[in-house]
Amino acid sequence: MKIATWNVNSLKVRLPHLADWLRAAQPDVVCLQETKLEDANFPADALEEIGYRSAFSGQKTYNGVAIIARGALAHVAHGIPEFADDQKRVLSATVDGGTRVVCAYVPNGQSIDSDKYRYKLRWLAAFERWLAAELPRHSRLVALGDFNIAPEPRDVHDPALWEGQVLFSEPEREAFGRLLELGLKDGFRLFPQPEKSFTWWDYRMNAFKRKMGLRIDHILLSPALAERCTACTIDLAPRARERPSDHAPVIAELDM
DNA sequence: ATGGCCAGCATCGCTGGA
Repeated sequence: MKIATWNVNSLKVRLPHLADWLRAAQPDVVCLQETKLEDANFPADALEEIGYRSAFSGQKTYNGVAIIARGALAHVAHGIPEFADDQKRVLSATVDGGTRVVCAYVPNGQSIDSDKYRYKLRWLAAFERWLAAELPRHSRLVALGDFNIAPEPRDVHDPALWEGQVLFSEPEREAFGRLLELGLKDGFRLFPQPEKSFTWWDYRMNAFKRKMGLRIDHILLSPALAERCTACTIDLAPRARERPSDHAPVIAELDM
């Protein structure tokens, strides 16, 4: 099974990119973030035509998550229980007869002195508490999405420049570390990877061509799924296209 | 040295992203 995550930065604009990428990469399950579409406008029919069923949770202008899959999506659940939030950032579903998929769009945080940053840390604490409860219930669990956190210096093109900034501040990295302490494994780091492996590049400054990026999109695997993971890669092809999303998809292959 | 892009919503400028 191939499972992927991709922040598309507007599914309305990126639907042709997504359709092309689905044909090229042949994933079985894809988690999408920043769809920026109300549910009434979600392109479920277009995706159905190319072989994918959809579950989605969107809102106007901001946020929005979706899970698309070749097979059935069961037990679809919205949000983080016990964390009241109008922002559409979390969607869960069971695929492939028993793999629990948690699609997450972690708040950006804007800057470390902002209310949005405090919201990000509160959100991450609630997310951690919830996953701690979910893991014993689902031995095969994968939490994937745009985490808006670069976990380590090697995940940042210029760690000195980014030190203390939002996306790479110590409290955020500690919050990410606590997710790993639950037993989740960073799928990408299960394997040797090229240096300067990133998933997001600023639209400005020719950042993509200059390899000035961050690795902030992640696939976190429960121990049972980590054992079955045979590869995890970042696909740079969509980011190199005209009018790309600023994020690249990350894809994990699971032997099941 | 600075800031440089993009999407959406609603104009002819703003918010938010990361």
